[in-house]
Amino acid sequence: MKNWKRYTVTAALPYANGPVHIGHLAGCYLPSDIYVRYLRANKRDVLFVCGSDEHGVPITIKARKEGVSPQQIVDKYHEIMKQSFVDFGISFSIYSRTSSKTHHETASAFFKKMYDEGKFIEQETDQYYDEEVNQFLADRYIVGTCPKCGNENAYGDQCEKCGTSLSPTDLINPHSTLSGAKPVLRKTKNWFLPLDKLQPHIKAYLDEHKDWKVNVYGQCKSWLETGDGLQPRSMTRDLDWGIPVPVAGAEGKVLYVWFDAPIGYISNSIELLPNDWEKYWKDKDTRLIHFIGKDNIVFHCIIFPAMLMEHGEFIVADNVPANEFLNLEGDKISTSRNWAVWLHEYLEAFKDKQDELRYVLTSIAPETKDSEFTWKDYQARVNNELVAILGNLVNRVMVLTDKYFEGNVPDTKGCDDLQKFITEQREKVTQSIEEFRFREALSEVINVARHGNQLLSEKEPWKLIKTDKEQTGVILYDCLQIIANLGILCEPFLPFTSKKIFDMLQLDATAFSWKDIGRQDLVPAGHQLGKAALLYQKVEDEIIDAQIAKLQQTKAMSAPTPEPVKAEPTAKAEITYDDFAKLDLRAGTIIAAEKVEKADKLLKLTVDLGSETRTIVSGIAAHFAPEAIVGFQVCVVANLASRKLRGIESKGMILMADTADGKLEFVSPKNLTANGSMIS
RNA sequence: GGCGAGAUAGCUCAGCCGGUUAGAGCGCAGCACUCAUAAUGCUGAGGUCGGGGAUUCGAGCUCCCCUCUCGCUACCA
Repeated sequence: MKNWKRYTVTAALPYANGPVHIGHLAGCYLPSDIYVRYLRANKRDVLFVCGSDEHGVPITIKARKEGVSPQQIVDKYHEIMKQSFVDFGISFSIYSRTSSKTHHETASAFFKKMYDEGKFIEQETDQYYDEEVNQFLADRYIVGTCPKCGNENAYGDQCEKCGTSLSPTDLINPHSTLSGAKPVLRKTKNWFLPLDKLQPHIKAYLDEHKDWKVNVYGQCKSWLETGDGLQPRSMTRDLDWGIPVPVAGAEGKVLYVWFDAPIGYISNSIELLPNDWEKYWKDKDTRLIHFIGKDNIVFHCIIFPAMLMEHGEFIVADNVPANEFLNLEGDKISTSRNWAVWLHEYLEAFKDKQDELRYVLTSIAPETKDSEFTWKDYQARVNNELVAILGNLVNRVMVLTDKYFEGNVPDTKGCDDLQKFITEQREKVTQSIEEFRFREALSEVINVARHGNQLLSEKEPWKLIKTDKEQTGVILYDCLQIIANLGILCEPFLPFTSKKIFDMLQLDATAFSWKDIGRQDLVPAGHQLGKAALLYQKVEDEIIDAQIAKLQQTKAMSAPTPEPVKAEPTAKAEITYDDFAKLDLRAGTIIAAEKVEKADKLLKLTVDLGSETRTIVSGIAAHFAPEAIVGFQVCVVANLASRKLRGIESKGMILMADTADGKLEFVSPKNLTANGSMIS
């Protein structure tokens, strides 16, 4: 194993369009914080960087919706997020933001250097454009009806109701959110990172890191091996919120948010250490580690490394321990649906109970697969593990020592068996943390407390005191050493608990490091202890019920959203009679239907139009079984330009009507008419 | 459709290179104890390892087929 001189640890930059929730904490910030605290306990040189990610389209949309500027949005959430991290003891060396001056300069210079060295390809592409406000539209600025679930407010890239990924062309009745106009395609110039050409480098890079977590390595391989492999990716966007592209002729364009955001790790390092940052980013003996959620894998394992390699001056990540997702009470966590436990709200209901949440989230962290947070489970883990095992051990030892020895550490020595045991536990925890298995590490910490309880049950000092005070002292001495050792051992996971333990023992926490774990003289003989105080309180049913009720209320409020009330389909622009007259609408009967191979949503229909039969491919497979629609008479747009779909030529279109419940229905003549009859 | 990950006890999850009786915690049952926040300790019951087939002396693990869940990605009125 390489002997690293220092560590640069990054935690994914949270997007500044909402507060931080338990999913963020479990997926990224707790693991990184545990790791960093562990490194610091080992006296390693470590820089822990994070900050708000404040550019990109969703923020501009949110700003528009709330009638404020994007800057106001990010200012608001930056403060909330920053405070949550402070409150939960996430020990960043710096938490800054991508709207900072330093970041603008850094990202701009980064791009400029690559541009000057010809690392980008200039390319014209067709983008959607809003002719009324004279602006290109990102996918998110285009709204229409989701073809899958009928949600009339689906975005051009995704329907948030049913989660389907979309492209703007998928939407029924697409319109610009800026003006309501129908978007048109227009040419625009952007700069692309030729990932296709860089693929060999990326592949070589990944090949050196087959030890990465299976979910991470597998995902990367999938990007390289799917289809034609990596594709060029645009690093600029037509948008007015972000970092201007520092190139002549690029007015009105900004850096792609995924280009600028990871550079934020570097910018924030510069902000903290203006004169000393380079060794954390350019020295081969620095170990760079990115903690992220699984949605960020491609950016941190492929695109950002590609950027760094092409730029040429920087080291790339040695590991990217991405977690999967945390679900909440049976559902995906969602900021927009308000299905989340927000950190700032948690602290209102559970004042000073940061470690309780840190404990539970670490215990159930989605390290290898998606996992689930439920309030009942939270209660059980806090009460049965934290309170009963750890809190109770500390309390009973303190009380016994106070009772039998007036709160003085008995004058004796510890036993070798105990030293051996704790040292072994330290090694287990160490190894688990080094391998990013924090769940396992934490459970070994608890096992130390468990061992203390076993010791007490076995030796029964409350009986022994009646006959042998000296031996009683030995037992309590050992238990006190266990507690002190736990103080160091639990610090990465439960920093607030650790502090309480050291306060109670009247010891200076900073005097100890990781290698002291195992020592039998952490609390010296004769030392006066502080007052016993409970580390944790039991969580009562009422508190939990209130939290569950709160979530149920959220669900009840968001459930009737398929309200077709205000679901007035947005009116399209007015057309003249001549426009209408251009349509050749005819009645036709479906005489055959079959599923199109290798396409989930397509049906190949054969339609009898009287004078001829047509093949029409229609994306309705999700709504109808092929055999069920044969014989239906439908309304056909007969003069629509033909188009190839999945290799089948489609000549015409079937008119469909959205129903109130989000399904589709054929528009049919009420009474059967001759196939081929005009409809007008 | 392609790709990736997953499915193991009632619940949450381990299970390294295929090797004897598949593990842990919680929950449940019983016993012990009373210093402790009715906390702790000990013991026990609970599993066709998603389904089917193959390779092997031997498969939770390898190979093939299938089902379901999550994610990425493609096609789509």
